[in-house]
Amino acid sequence: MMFLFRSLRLRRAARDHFGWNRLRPAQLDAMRALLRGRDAVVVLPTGGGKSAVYQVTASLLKGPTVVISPLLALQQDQIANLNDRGNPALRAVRISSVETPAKQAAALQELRAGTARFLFITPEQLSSPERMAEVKALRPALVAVDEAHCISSWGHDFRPDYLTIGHLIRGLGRPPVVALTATASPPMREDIIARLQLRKPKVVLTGLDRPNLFLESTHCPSEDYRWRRLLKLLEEATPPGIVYVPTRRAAEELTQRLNEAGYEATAYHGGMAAGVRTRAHEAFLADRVPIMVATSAFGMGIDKPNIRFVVHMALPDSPDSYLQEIGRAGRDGEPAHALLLHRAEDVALQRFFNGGAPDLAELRTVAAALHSGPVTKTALAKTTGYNARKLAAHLSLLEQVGAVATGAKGELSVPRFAPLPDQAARDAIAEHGRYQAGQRSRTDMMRRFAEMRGCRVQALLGYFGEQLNDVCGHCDSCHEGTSEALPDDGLPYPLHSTVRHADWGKGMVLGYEKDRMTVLFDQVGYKTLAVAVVTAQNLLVLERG
DNA sequence: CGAGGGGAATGTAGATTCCCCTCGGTGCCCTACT
Repeated sequence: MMFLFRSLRLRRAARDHFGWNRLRPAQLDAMRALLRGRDAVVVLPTGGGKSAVYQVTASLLKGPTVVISPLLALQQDQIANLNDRGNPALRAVRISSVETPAKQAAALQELRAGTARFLFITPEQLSSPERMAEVKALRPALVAVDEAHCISSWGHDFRPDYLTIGHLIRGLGRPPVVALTATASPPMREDIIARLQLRKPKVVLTGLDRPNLFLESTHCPSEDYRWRRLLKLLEEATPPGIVYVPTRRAAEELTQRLNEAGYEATAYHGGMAAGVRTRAHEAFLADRVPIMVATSAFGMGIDKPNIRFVVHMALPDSPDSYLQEIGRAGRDGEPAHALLLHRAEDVALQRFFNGGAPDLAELRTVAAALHSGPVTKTALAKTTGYNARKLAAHLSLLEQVGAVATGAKGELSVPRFAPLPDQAARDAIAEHGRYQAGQRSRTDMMRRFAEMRGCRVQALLGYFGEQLNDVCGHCDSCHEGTSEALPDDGLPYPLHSTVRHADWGKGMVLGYEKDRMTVLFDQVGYKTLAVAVVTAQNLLVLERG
């Protein structure tokens, strides 16, 4: 009864406030869970109505909704989108470094008075205790964490405040939380749930297979071959399209080279002036840029229906990034081409980006400094002399090994049975090693995907823990006839079952393709194994639960 | 890890080869200066 009533209210709100006559079952499932006070994890492709999940729900709640979102430009779009509806009940405001203190105060006042319903904010803003207190006093009714994969992909080094969002939400009084993202492999979902400290969240997923995307991967023996293969695609394909390159310099150089060859191309990367970047982005959306040559900076929040091709001029760091990037093509459902041009040399750059190990002595210093009693991050930064980013990264590792705990107000203390500083530092290094092994294994999976001759969609879905028994029919392998459907005679180990390997420890069976299986191990990351070898030598032991 | 630039070595004139060094993605934020 309540089930129907909630669905009805949600449908009515979607129609009356937003003009949407239909909600997808996945959207409704997540919204109903949130209305009941449950947490939710929503994995939907961009353009698949992720924002609707928190927006429609928020319109039915008493208090304001806090939207934690990583990019100011993205926030701008979402705010404009809400405010352009001209509905005062949906008004959105923002607090960021862009707003003056007066504007920030005005935004808070509007939220208090109830004339604004949405507050857009970054994790960095919330990590200031004063800001936190102000937002808490608003008594938010819902927290939406947009682009939640940033927790996994950015938190560990680049934007460490992402790792503390769980604590921040606890500090806000712990209203229901919805995490939204376009892609999330099983370990990424687990990381999101653990980091946000979600409680038995409702997990909503939609299928990842996109039949209108043609997947192709070609090994390039030389840079010149890669260039000629790109030209061949550009002769055949219809713009607009995106060409992903690994470095800023490559973006500039390839753009120039294409222009000289008579193609209208524009560069986009994080090192460009903000104004130039915005104009390039807008021009692309308005169909005024046929070919966008970009680093990974280009993409998040791009919702353009008619992108006809996505080319990778180097191996991406992981299938996660790859799927996210090719997923920008063909949103309108019309055919689109995803071409991956890879060389063995590409892996070197990813190794570098994966970074080095943290400093043992520094970790020990931080661990020891914590023993002087409960401290704040600011105080710790002063006593250790480390900058906020380094400190946050160290603290996150130390927290994972139980050497530090974060209180409700963000104060740091040493738990009762914590390891001593020296041991804590060693444990933290080991923890970081496991993290890096996991990252490396993702790059290994990407390389295997690039080089394989079997059905690519089978392999890609296997990585994400989905099983496709039949061949996809829309990749190069399928067209060349080298794909094979899986036999129907049952799997030696059930999908998603827990197994144990003598050297690699515990792992989860993610999927099968042709004669191989993919397993994700806690300690060493992803591995693909020959099924025949595994069964003949009994390499994996099935565990319960 | 590997590409690419700069400079030295080679061995006798301008070019080739080699070695060493540096750089390489994603973006909040704040502060000091125009």
